Amino acid sequence: MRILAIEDESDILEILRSFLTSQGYEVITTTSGIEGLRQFTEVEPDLVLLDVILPGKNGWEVLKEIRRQSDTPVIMLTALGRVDDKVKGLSQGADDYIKKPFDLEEMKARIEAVLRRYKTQLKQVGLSIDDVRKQVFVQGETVSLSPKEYSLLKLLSSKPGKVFSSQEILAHLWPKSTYATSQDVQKYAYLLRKKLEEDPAHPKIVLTVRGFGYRLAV
Amino acid sequence: MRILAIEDESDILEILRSFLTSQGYEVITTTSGIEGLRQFTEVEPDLVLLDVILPGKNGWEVLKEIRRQSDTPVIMLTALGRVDDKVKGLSQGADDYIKKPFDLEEMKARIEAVLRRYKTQLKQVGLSIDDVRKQVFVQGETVSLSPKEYSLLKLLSSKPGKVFSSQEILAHLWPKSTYATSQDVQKYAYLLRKKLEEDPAHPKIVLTVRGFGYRLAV
DNA sequence: GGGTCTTAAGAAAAAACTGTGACAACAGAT
DNA sequence: ATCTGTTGTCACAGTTTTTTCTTAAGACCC
Repeated sequence: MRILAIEDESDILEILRSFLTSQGYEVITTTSGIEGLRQFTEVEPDLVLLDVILPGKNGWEVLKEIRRQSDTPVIMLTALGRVDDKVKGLSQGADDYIKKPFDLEEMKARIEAVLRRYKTQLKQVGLSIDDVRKQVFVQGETVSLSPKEYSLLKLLSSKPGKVFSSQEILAHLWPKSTYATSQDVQKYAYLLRKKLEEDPAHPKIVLTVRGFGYRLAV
Repeated sequence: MRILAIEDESDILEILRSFLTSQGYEVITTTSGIEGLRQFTEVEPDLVLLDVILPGKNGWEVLKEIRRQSDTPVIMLTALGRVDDKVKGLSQGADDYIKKPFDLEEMKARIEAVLRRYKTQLKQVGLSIDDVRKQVFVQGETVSLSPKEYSLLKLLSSKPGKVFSSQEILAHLWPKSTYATSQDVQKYAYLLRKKLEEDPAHPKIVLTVRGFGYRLAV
């Protein structure tokens, strides 16, 4: 497990490095946002620890940029009491946040929790998604999906098990035009199944919840 | 989850609002006791945060009035050190109390604790509802419900024990059309029982309150 | 007994979903 | 620039499920 820590105060960075290394993680550290993004694409970490306050590009911008590329889990490091940070972070796609000064045991627990959440879910149906390469594997076999198919799968897998209503799906897959209907959603569910399922008539991955929407098996 | 906050200092009210909203609660705020009581009956919150010191009607009077109507959980907000307040509050039916100035994390924990206590009631009848997955379990067994059946159960379970009149149920299940009658409510109560109850003839979960409506067992 | 509620069955209508096909728009290759 | 295969959109037939509307017999409580 590789962790990228982006944090401008070098003593904190040192604490992080030594602690995480002792926990058996491979740690890459950097003190600036821009450098952090470069590192991110280069080392493809399994998790990012990201300080909100950074010189150059601040944490939010970095987070946004990371989210454009992948859904690698990100934990924000934020100053005490800034309630807004939590809101902002979670709404922008952070997976968790930790207040400074941090308790290392708590940090350990949160890191493990986030990684666990991220890993286990999809494994169970033999599905894995490489967001950087935009490739999807079912039982190890590569499946090639069209952009819309891919984003549907990505949406469903962002919260495996959660039922997404047609409305939610429409909003994500057709953000601009208002002319797409639930028919289109149905069609893409159908297309996804044709490509992912062993027996599309009895889906095991993309499940229908009649009257509510679709969800991924967990 | 809807929280009603009654507190006369508007900056504190703002902090409460932004924090609770960030935690995913729907927040209604008001600065006077009388207005608070009006809101209480109107919005039927799941929890009330109630300041002791209020203009007009003080917190104790408001609490007493609330208790006359329902057992919705109430957390009192009290000035530091007033030990008496704690005694008084708990004896008058408050569920918890928090000293000002408050630590938001502590508040979060107490709110969750109180709600959890209030919620566990469902567990006692072996019923659990996973709203994210739209799945319902009775004694651990999955039960599949139609949308209308589901929303009826959801409504009843939103306030276990509370009697919902046919009118209320109609308003929730058939928000648009005015053509549904109490017959339809009866039918869905019947359908729910058929799916949830071990012995539908002697319901243990969905109870009839003759002349008033239906309620969930607690 | 009279009013209210439960249980039951069934039919018609509406809604939701599946599975296909047609065609235009688009992108990459020649 | 044209060809070609892919993708997105629209449309539709056929199923299944759900909802609505009916009717009616029997239970229950005051």
